[in-house]
Amino acid sequence: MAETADARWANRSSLLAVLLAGGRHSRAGLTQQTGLSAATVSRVVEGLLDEGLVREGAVLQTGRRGRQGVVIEVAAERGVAVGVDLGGTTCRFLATDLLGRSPRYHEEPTPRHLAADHLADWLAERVRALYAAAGAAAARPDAAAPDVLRAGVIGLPGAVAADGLGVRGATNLPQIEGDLFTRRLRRALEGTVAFGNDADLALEGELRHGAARTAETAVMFTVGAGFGAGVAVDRHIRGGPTGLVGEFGFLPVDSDDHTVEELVGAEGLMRAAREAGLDVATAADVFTATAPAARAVVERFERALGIALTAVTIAYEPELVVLGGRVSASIDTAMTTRLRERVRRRLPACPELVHSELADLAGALGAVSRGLTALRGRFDVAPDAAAAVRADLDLAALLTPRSH
Amino acid sequence: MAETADARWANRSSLLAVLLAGGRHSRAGLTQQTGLSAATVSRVVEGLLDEGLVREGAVLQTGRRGRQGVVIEVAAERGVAVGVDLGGTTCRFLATDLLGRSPRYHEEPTPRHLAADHLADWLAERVRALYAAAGAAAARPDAAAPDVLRAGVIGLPGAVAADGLGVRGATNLPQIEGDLFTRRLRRALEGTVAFGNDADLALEGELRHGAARTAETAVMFTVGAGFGAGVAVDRHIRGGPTGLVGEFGFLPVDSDDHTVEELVGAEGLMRAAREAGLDVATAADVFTATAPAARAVVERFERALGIALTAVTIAYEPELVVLGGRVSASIDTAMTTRLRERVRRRLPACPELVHSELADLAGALGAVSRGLTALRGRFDVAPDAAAAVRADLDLAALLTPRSH
DNA sequence: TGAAAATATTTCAGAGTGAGAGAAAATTAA
DNA sequence: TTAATTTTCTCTCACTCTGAAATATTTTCA
Repeated sequence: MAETADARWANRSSLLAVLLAGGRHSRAGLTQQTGLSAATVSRVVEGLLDEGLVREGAVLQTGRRGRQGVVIEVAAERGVAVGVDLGGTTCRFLATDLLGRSPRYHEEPTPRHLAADHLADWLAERVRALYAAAGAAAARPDAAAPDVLRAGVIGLPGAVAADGLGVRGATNLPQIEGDLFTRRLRRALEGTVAFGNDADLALEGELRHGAARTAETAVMFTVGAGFGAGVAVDRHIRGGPTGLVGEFGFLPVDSDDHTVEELVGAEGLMRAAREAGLDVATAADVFTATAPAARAVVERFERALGIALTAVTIAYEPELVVLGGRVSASIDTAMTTRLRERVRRRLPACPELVHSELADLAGALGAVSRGLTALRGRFDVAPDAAAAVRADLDLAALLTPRSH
Repeated sequence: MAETADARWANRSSLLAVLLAGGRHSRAGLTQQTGLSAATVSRVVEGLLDEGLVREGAVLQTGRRGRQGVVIEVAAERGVAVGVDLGGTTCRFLATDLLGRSPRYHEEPTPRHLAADHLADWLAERVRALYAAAGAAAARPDAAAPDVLRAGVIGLPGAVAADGLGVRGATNLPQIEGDLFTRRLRRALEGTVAFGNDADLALEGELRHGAARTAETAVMFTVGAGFGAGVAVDRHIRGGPTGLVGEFGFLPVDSDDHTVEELVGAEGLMRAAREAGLDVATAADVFTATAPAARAVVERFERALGIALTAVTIAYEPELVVLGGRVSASIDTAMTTRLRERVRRRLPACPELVHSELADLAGALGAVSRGLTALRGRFDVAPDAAAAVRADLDLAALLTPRSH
């Protein structure tokens, strides 16, 4: 199988991975970064210049004596990635170029009354607008418009099967069940289109740019209306054949067959509070209420969360469990300490418990990250070389000027 | 990084992987198997002949017209793997050559009264004897004795940390806790020495040669005195940093914080039976007893096992859960059917439930398989090429003449 | 006995790498 | 101002390795 041409491909791939990671390097710098010889770097860069994937930029001012290196920079406008977090109430869009720069963020209420086909069209229209905007911004007057690769990744509030199309368990947005919505969207958009579970993509975001950026194995609990979990093993998100992996909300916690979801999700929590005769408007109120009945509800919440934490510790022994979702704000340090004690009473080890760093942006960030991964693949970067690119977004540029 | 010499290495590696998989191939056959050109195969084989790793065997009688190919066969005597399943009561040894042939099986009672150092010496002595026997059997009178690579893999009734030395939770054989036993054994034996959890290695055996041979993701429940589980994701056994992964015995199943182990393991089962006033001698008797009290104990057993099954389905969504261990014989088809119904009531998917095919040999088989993997690595076969070798033992030769 | 067919080896052009020489460009110093 | 020095980049060359094709060898079939 191994021809000598494979060597060239491997070298191009590792060089491109370094370039896509975002630093400013001259050819000499690339020689150091890749471990290739100067001659090879020169030749491979020449090839990339011919492809138009890369261009010579400014001269690198080092201040040292000797000839100055010329910066080799990726033609970032050759790729656009759009990440979408399609929630039950809000839909978030994030677009970046191939280098994860020039972020454009946009959010609006999800038109949840629309049927599958119209919802897909609504979404496709907005993604297309972002593709166009990114293209216009990146257009360089001096060159004829080159091919632009596009990747869109859409996070959905439901389980996505291993085929990437079948959706199941989308109780918050039932019209996207099945593959009608996903297929229509895939047809409506050019370029790569992929779907993922929203909790999985939120974890992807935290894994690349947030609380889990240094973890090898991590779990993210999303405590919102319901309870979901994303699972990353060796920095790869796992979903399973039908997307069931991580749905610890289904786990029974007592002899009456109550599940984690019934005791931990906001809906279950509110119902329990009402049944206990409490007068609360939001899930957060249950945690701040002082009535003994409220304490009992919270105690059951804590117990169920402890069982979920025990289960994931046994299942994956992650370094880290990230807490995200609306309700997670009500989980204070005292409770995380108690939760960890609960686990340690049963098990010889317990993961760290931390809050999400990216909050409601985690999903869109994870989606766009995954889109960038797809783009790298389209540009023939080997997956293992691409995996070395840990942070692929210019996060600072994004988080400051967030246009609501 | 990629020099042109890497191509040669990759080709040698994939060719060796085909040869180690065990078929009888001429150079022409290898050309087909590897996709390499005839010239390359000839050259690489020449190199392997020089190394003494391979030799020309008989002429391949095809019956077709044309020149006959010469069989290229691995010099199987260049490597010996010994797998050990060190149980609380019985210690099983299995030795094979580099091709997984000429199996030698041996078992004797574990001298469980010996302290760590003496137990290590006792074990080392037996492994050395098997190394020697394999060497003697393979010695070819026509050649000077070449270097023989040795690999020993020892399965232990406890969790093995990611460093491969620290042992924890070995309640059945407490003297092997810590790293005294493992370090001494490693010093005492030449060649590679590795340790693994016995449940993990049993799964490794089933994964390569038994019930899980076609599964990508599988779990094995070992129901013996206690309850343990091995986990294989994408055909790789996962243990976690401290070896905790899969210890679903720790999972709580009811509001009284009873654990799966307490309700499912033989010890817990017997205690529950005695507390219920039942007169039973073995765990199997509990299942055959007709008294209502016995039925209740079995009912709780089934419920706890159902929760463990639910948990692993959520955690990994495996195709298959293999049942092994002494008590698993008491789990009949009616019960597995009920267990799967239980899970399906809660979850949208449920793995197959099957009994171990290798029974009490699974652990030793898994250990020797892992030893063979280590040997392949020592002979510079790339891990991904080696992974293509699914069945690496001559199982038929082994299972028939099992010398007790 | 000769033709056909299959296996293995040899030859040769092509593709790719790295070391090192050489050209170009910048700083430093006389 | 000019030469020396240093750094970047390119070019040349020797080397490795591959695959295609030609060749030699061995076997079956007519």
